[in-house]
Amino acid sequence: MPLRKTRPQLETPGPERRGKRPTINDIARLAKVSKKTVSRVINDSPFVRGETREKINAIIAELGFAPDPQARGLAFRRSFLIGMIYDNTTPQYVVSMQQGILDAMKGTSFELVIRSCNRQDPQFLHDMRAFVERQKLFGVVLPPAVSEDERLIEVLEAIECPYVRIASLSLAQPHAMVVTNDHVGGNAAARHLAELGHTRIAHISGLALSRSAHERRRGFVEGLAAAGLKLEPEYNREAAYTFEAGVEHAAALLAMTSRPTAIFCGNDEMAAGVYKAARDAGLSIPRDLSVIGFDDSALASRIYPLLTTVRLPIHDIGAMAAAKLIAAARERHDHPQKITEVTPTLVVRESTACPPKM
Amino acid sequence: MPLRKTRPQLETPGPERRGKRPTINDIARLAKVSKKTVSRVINDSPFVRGETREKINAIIAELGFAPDPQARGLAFRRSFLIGMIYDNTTPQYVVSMQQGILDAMKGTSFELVIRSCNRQDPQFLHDMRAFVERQKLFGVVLPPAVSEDERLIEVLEAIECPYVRIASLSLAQPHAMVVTNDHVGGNAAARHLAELGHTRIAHISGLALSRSAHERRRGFVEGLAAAGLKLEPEYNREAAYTFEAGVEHAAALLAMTSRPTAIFCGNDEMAAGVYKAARDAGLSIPRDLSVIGFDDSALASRIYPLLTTVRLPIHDIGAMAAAKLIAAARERHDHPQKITEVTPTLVVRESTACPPKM
DNA sequence: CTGAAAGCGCTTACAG
DNA sequence: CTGAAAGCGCTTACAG
Repeated sequence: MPLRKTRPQLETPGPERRGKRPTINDIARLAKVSKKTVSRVINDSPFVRGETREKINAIIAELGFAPDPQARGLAFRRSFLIGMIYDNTTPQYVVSMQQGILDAMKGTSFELVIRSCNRQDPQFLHDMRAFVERQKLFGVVLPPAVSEDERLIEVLEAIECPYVRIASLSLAQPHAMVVTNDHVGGNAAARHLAELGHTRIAHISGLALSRSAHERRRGFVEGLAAAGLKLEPEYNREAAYTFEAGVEHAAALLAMTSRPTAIFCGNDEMAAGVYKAARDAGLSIPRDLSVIGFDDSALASRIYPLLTTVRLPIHDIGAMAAAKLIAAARERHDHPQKITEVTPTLVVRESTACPPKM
Repeated sequence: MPLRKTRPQLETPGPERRGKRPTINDIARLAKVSKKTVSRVINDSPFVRGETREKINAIIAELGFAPDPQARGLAFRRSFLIGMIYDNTTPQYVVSMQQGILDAMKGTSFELVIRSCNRQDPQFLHDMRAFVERQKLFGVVLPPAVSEDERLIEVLEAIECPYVRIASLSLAQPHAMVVTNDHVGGNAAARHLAELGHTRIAHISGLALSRSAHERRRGFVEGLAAAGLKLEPEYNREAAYTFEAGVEHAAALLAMTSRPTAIFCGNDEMAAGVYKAARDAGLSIPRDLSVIGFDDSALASRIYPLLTTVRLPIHDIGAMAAAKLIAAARERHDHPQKITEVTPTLVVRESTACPPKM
């Protein structure tokens, strides 16, 4: 007498027992194949006969089967979660990037799990490591400024977690980078001001410990040089990427005997600060002072006059980063990916004009 | 001769075999208890002797053990992921709420997975169901406007996924709600304008299909009534929560023969639009026109003059919502939670003043 | 208060 | 091209 399995319940009810979601076993039974073969179909293995594959796919579609990501993850020793670790303080930047990542993940079995962080926190590295390791993240997307943290990168390397860094210049292997070429934006800002006829041109950059601040300034200086101009030291200011810093430094610049007729800011927030300082000084934008920002945040189209600024396609950058992570898995490290880069563009609005006649 | 297991590798190396993370088995072996007992300690079961518990906890701490969320989830038939499903278009709202949720989850084993959505999409319900069901979400946080979608709620109920709805009025059982009492903000705005002496007061609300729009207007009308004023039909306008809608409707209002001296807007974006319309009409804020917004977004402190607006503590609301989800699990539905509500406050800045002398 | 067995739903070697 | 066995790291009944 043949040995019978001791699970009579499984034999009676149909594939969808009591409204429960179907499992790989249900599919296998209905397709009269082993669950392993179903697994092969799920994972796009080439070692399945076309006919078999079609039959299985039909049943999968019919039952609306979707493999359990937890079970899959447990067996794979890796989850289907893509992390985004951010310390960027511009809400629109964060939301746009999230959306880009989400759009790139659409139709895949990946999900986006997010974490904000504070690099000053003594727990920072410990927390990030625990997060990534515990969740066995499939990969992480790192926007600036965390993307610049080499300590974090070391941790990720140590636990072998794939990552894509988004930064203003290349910091790593092409497959792990999206380069945003911020210097091109700085360059365009400089040329625009030079073309308008400005010569007394100032720059309020982000703190130079930030790569983006450095790159934006570098491009700006190059652009000025191309027009035969230079950034005078007294016109070159370094500050936090905040509204308040913008107010403060613009106030100082505008109080100079020979004040600048144009200011290029490291971001839009600072530019909004410049607007305030200009009002306080009784100066009109763009008649007395031209201003350029960086980011093209929503703010740029809400303040008056509308801000001329540099736009980076944050949404697309997020999408590209996620796509690289996903592609890396598919290509199995065979095809080392090409470098991915993106170039900012100048958006001319109302805050720039010819310098006032002296 | 006793039967020997055929896994010699496992017998030789110590608990931390080759840098791999320790498992519940390692802890059990070192503590000389069954893995079940370790499991009890992990899950705070009361049925463990204090002494045993301490010994196990010591070993857990020493090895830096953390249970695998995927394995736990698989066995629990439920993940440790909390979802946030949003369709709010204000980046700051989204980011603040995320941060609140993240802060509430700090120190727990939960993670935040996010999804944006479009309620108009025919796939909307299908996608959300697939998302929640497949990930076996521990629970979801629903900010407005998705929080108002009864179809989504039905889906969540059907698949027994806990949720917390954030809305301007109570839409569900207390344990599943954070009520933001938007009407109180509308009321405060009305009183403020009445106190300044305004009588020709207009309102540009969000579309009335949105509960928040309705509640804000309701409170506003009540506040006016308390001051013996009423919202004249021609001063009562309904529009999308956008900058452009603000411009358009304010332009219409300001073109009236008897134009209003004050406008209360459904949100800050619309208020920024009113600023533009006022400039276009050659009117000065607040001298000729007082404006009040709603949200206290970053924009409110960047536009000129600084916007008087109504503030809702979005970060805290997110934290409360997440806390409710987590608490619900702990209390095992025994203690039906009290209602959680939050009240907006008026932030008076520069955009409101006495009406112009006629 | 504690444990041995079975199972969650998948995948990895290892065979054929 | 396909499958039976063992395992991923945990928890749920069920016993004691």
